[in-house]
Amino acid sequence: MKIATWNVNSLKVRLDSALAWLGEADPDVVCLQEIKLVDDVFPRAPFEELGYNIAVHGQKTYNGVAILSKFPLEDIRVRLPGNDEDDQARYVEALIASPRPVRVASIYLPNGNPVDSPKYPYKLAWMARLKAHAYELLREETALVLAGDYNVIPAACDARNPDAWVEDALFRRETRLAFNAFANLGLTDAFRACNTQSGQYSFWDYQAGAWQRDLGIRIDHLMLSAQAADRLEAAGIDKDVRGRDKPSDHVPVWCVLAQ
DNA sequence: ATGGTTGTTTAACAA
Repeated sequence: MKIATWNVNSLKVRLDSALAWLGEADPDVVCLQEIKLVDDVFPRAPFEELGYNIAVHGQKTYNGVAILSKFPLEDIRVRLPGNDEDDQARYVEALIASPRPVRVASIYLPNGNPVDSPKYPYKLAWMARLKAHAYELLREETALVLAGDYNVIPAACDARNPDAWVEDALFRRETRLAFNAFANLGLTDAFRACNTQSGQYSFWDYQAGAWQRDLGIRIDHLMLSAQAADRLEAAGIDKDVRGRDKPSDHVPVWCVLAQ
């Protein structure tokens, strides 16, 4: 089973690109972030024609997440527990009802910049809620894939120029410690587990020629429970997508689980 | 380089 995650940065703008990539990559499950549209206008038909079922938690203008799956979607839940006042559409999970079921979440973790604004404590609080929810999900002791745009650079090897990011909300000490605390629940970074080379990124800023200069960072992750990691066969990044016409600033990241 | 670009929406804001 191939599971992918991709921050499309507006599904309206990226619809044709997304359909083209789906046709080539042929994933069984796709977690989308920053769809930037409400549920009612989600372009269901073209994805359904490719054989996908859809779970969506949309929002106007900002955020918005979805899961596409060639297997039936069951037990769909939206919103990350822990703060009923939080209206930002950043979380949807579902049980992928395949012969060997997998619970999958599509996550759009807050960016958190600038760090001296309320956005940074919101990010850290969101990470604490994610850790608490992951702890509950892991108690099921089943295959679990928490995939999405984490807005976290896990280590210096995940940035071309780590010095430029040390005070940034994506890489500062507090962020890395919070991410480590989450991962230390027992989650495996699928890409890290399958690839030893540094210099492999999932995001290049639109600004200042970041793509042309390969000033990338790796911030889109598939985090696997032990039961999922034991089935891990491959993982990769579809880097070439960044060089196409009208690209998202993120590219798809994927893993393959046995069956 | 207190810059640069893209998307939503149409003057900022988010990333």
